[in-house]
Amino acid sequence: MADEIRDFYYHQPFQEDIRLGYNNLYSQTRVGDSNDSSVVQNIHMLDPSFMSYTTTHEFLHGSSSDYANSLGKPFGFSAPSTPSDQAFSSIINKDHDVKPVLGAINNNDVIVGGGSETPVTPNSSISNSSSNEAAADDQDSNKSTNNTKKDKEVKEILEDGEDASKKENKAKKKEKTQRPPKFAFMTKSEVDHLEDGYRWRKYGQKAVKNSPYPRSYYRCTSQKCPVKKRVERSYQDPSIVITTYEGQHNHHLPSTLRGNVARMLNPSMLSSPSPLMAAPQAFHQQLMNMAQMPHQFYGNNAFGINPPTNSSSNMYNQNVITQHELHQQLQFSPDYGLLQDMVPSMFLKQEP
DNA sequence: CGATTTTGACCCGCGC
DNA sequence: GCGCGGGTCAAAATCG
Repeated sequence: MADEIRDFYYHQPFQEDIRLGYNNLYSQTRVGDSNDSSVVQNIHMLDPSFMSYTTTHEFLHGSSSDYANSLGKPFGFSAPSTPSDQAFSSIINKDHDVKPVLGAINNNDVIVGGGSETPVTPNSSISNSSSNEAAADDQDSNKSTNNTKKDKEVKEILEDGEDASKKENKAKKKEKTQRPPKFAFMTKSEVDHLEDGYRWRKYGQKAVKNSPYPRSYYRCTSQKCPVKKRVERSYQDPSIVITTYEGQHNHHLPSTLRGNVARMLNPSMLSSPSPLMAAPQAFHQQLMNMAQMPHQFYGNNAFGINPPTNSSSNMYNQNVITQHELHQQLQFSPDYGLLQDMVPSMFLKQEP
């Protein structure tokens, strides 16, 4: 039940860990039954104003079926108390660029597994890509807006030695300054391509410079959906998968998949599957939506989160909103139904 | 047999 | 102009 999840967040006894001076929020989700913390999902909100976070999936028993067959239960919510480890993440700023950022992550990340947790440093494959992505976007937007036929037309004309169309093409590119939002995050997982509730078709794979691991390119299989994603494994920490989403889905989760994924991951919530638990990456998608409609979601600061002035402040109460208010705030969201399901209300703007 | 993946070719922008 | 790297295309191969 989505409400149960929200309530769970509100009432966590970790409120006092959200301290002034730390924008970093940190949530842990045990995706396993309460006695068997076989899988833990950690979500680090490295900086809410920049919409960045890192997820890690940890498999004690080392199989994705553990994840698939387990229950979803959030069991903690806190901020790192001592930034003792440095981790890399990517962020989307207000211009929708992906930029590398260094964030502090608590050593307590290592909840289970006990493996050697190597510090993750900025990944050149991502940080390098920020400059290239702009170019790729231009190229890409040109291609994606034209269909394949038109693409071929352009090709043929070019082969005929015409450069007028070339110029026209370039002009079009310049017009298209609007870039689709990107959202990159890191996931600790043995599985490269994580289930996120959507269906993807792989359309390319490239070797990544300085990395033994290739980068895969996926496109959402839903018709006319422009969303793409790249998946690559960090060469610095091969246990980490870096996923970059680009664009927004113009459709809901495939109904069959949505049900199946929810059932698979969370049998206890069969009656009201929660995409937040079932498909963590769909949750990221919703955050992207929020990035595109800041006025709907943000207060004075991102997520409407006001740092407590002292340890007794209750940021959760400050941000608790009623179902009615939630509806009012989100009814114009294109993905209202999903969003209502999966965004903990602490992320939502407080009603004045 | 349709859907998906694989993979080499190709395109494009950028830096030198 | 050229080479490099990232991203995409599309035919062939593979899968279910």
